[in-house]
Amino acid sequence: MKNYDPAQIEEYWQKQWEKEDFYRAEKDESKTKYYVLEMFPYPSGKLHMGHMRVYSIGDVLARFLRMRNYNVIHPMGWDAFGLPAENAAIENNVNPAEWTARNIEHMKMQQNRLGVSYDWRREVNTSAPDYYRWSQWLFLLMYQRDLAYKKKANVNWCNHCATVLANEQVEKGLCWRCSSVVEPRELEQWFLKITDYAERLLYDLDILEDWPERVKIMQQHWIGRSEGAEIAFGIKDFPDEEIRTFTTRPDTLFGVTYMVLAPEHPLVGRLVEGTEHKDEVLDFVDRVRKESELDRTSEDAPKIGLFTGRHAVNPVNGKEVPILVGNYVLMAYGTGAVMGVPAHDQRDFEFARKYELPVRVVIQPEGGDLEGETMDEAYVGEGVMVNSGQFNGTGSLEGIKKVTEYLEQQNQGDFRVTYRLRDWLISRQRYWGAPIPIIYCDSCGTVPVPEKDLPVELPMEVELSGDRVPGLAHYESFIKTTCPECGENARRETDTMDTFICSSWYFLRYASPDCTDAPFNSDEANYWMPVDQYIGGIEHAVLHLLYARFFTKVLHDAGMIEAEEPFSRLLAQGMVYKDGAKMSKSKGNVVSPDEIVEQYGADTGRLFILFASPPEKDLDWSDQGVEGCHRFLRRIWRLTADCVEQFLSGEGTAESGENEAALERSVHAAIKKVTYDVQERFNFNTAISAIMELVNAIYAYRQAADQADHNHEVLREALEKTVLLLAPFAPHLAEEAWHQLGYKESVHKQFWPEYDPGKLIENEVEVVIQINGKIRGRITVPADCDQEQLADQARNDERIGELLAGKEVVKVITVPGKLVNIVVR
RNA sequence: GCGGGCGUGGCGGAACUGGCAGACGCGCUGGACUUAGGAUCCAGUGGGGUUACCCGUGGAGGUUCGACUCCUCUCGCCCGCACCA
Repeated sequence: MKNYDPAQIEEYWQKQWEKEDFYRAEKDESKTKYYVLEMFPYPSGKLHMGHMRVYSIGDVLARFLRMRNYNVIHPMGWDAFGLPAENAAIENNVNPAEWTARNIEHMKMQQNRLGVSYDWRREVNTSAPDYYRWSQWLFLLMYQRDLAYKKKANVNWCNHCATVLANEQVEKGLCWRCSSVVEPRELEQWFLKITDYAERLLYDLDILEDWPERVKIMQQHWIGRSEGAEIAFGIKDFPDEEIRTFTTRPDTLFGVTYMVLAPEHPLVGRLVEGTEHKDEVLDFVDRVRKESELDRTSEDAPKIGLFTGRHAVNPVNGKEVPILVGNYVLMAYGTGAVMGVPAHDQRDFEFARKYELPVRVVIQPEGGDLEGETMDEAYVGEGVMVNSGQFNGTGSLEGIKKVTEYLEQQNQGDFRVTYRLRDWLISRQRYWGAPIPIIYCDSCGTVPVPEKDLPVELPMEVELSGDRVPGLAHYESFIKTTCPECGENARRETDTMDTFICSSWYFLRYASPDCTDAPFNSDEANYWMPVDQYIGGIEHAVLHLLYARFFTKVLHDAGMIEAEEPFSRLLAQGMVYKDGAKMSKSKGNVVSPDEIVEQYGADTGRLFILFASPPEKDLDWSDQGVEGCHRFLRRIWRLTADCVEQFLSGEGTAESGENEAALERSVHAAIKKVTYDVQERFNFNTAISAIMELVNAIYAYRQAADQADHNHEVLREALEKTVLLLAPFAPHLAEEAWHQLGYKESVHKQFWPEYDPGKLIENEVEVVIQINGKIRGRITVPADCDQEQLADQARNDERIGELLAGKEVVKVITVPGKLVNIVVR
């Protein structure tokens, strides 16, 4: 056996595995299925360390579970639509499809070089017509189910990306991709009614026991459920109009001293008409509407309110209060109108003080004597209703119910639940995406493309001369079509779909990637789904993970899939850092998977990445740490080589003594620990350290005696178990070593070793003796020594006796096999 | 501000339901083998102290025979949301 040459053995075994179609997954009712999935990548060009990390984690699981006799599906594919392809197309004067295809080819090669065990027959590519045909089909399903609609709305526009964005894709007022300031724009766009599923998306989070708490909380917050009431205020001089407002505190209704409307509120124009405030207000409205979300919602943006000259009428007491227009009121939340209760809402309080609006206390805390004039902050807690007519004396919690019920009787309001979640804007004014399958006909209106005409294909001749790839509106040949209903000339929708649509169902397509009569075969999907373990970055906590849940629920409702949730367990892997910073070109601290594979081999890279940190935590890249892992693999390599030679020589003994028992103990302890760490805890770092300890124990055993005194049977057993335990982590080296040990069949087709509890039993154990909790000695006792004997032995210890002299023993605590604590005074 | 997480050697990180703090690896020190070694093997390695001693898991308290682990307060860092009525 030569020196460890990863380049050679890795390439050899990868070819071998491919030839034998090792990782092919087939439906098999006799086995328990297990779906391991890593978030599929955007084919940006090449893999980075984040990719290597997520694939390493997934592959360990997949290989481990196969050895545990699960029927494992482990697929991979490409989230291939998206803006970078268009930018690259202009830069390199190449069609986005071509650019994407080249990247996929390259990245796939890189993945294979990492030795990841994918079933490539299931590969999907969201930009392929036979995939996006079904993305379009699913859009039409949504349309049929009244979940897709077009509306004119004030939407988020990113000038730099030249497209609109969904709410989830705006971070702090900036575009999630390019960080440009997002502007409001009034456009007619397609939406998916995810809000119809708000309640279920929220409550079903409870089912997801194996999701990280922080992800669930982020989704919970994003969905933002509030219980309260919708209340109708009358308008003085406008008997046919009313202002509807949402509040979580109807118990404070008597404390309303003003109303504020969002600048976009449809009534604003009519209200100011004919008042002296008209010009000023409309001017203000205009100005605010042009502001970016960032400016408008930033913390230091001052709250501005302008009187409209009109008054609203409080439905419970007939009081007239001024109506204002305010920049801080959002049209998109609730009804776009807020009732101002300064005494019991901090924002209203500040606003009221600024504009010298009255503060009217209607909730008194127990024993409190709040007064509107002297308060310096709002009282938002519970209390008793005061100044509230017939409700005086009612507790505030009860008041919420009572007041709303009263309003219901008066036909002035009702109980209402409001969500922060807004509908999902899916139109994109870009070329490289799945065209929205809709046709506009002058006589028939909006007509969905019939299923038989799918896919609506992208024009392949792309114009690359400008500074960006033109959207579909640019291609006359694409737009011109005939109405499927009346046959007259008609126009196609020219927007494409948000790429998050394509990634909202890809995990279902893997079940039957070649299915031609549906997005997926329900039998296959019902066998494999849900994904048992999903692995990916935390950046998708709300975006992808919420959308995919939504799609799954819609498909469930359509009777296409049994699962109501797509991902049973979720692992949000940490980031890869180096020198305390995220790896980035600008910082010059990038280490590429390619370099590592070239210099040390894939096994070393995988091992390091798994060993350096538990998967969900951030990982600090260390070149020296990589060296260490490489050294460890070489150590195993040499050990295998030496032992194989030794076994062939035949020299050895059949005798088994204390050394052999100790080695066996190490073997079984390692099996136990590695199994537990991988299966129950997902702590691969400690699993690997357990394998290292085992290797150290084998070295120690070989060191302890002359070669002639080695028990070959025990030694071989130890080595073989080591190789089996290592197989998921360093698949190539393990495979090579397994064959060196004389086996013909792959190590990856072996069963995972079981440990024998009997082999873990020790005859004697070391027990710590404490006096008042401080360690004062150690004794070795028989493992089955009972507590009384243990205590006696501890007190009989010479050193302990000395220390106890003249002291009164108050109590003796014994923990079998661990310690004795003697409490003295 | 609200919500979540994290603070352990020179470094990455261990310590399962309270029971030997620092597993494993890196780095460092010494030794062996060597013409040589940045290869390999062996030993040592939390801090202080010449001894069978003391101190030590961000800090201060508490519960307990016993606390990295549980409780209270506090400091520092990271992430998410942020006028949501």
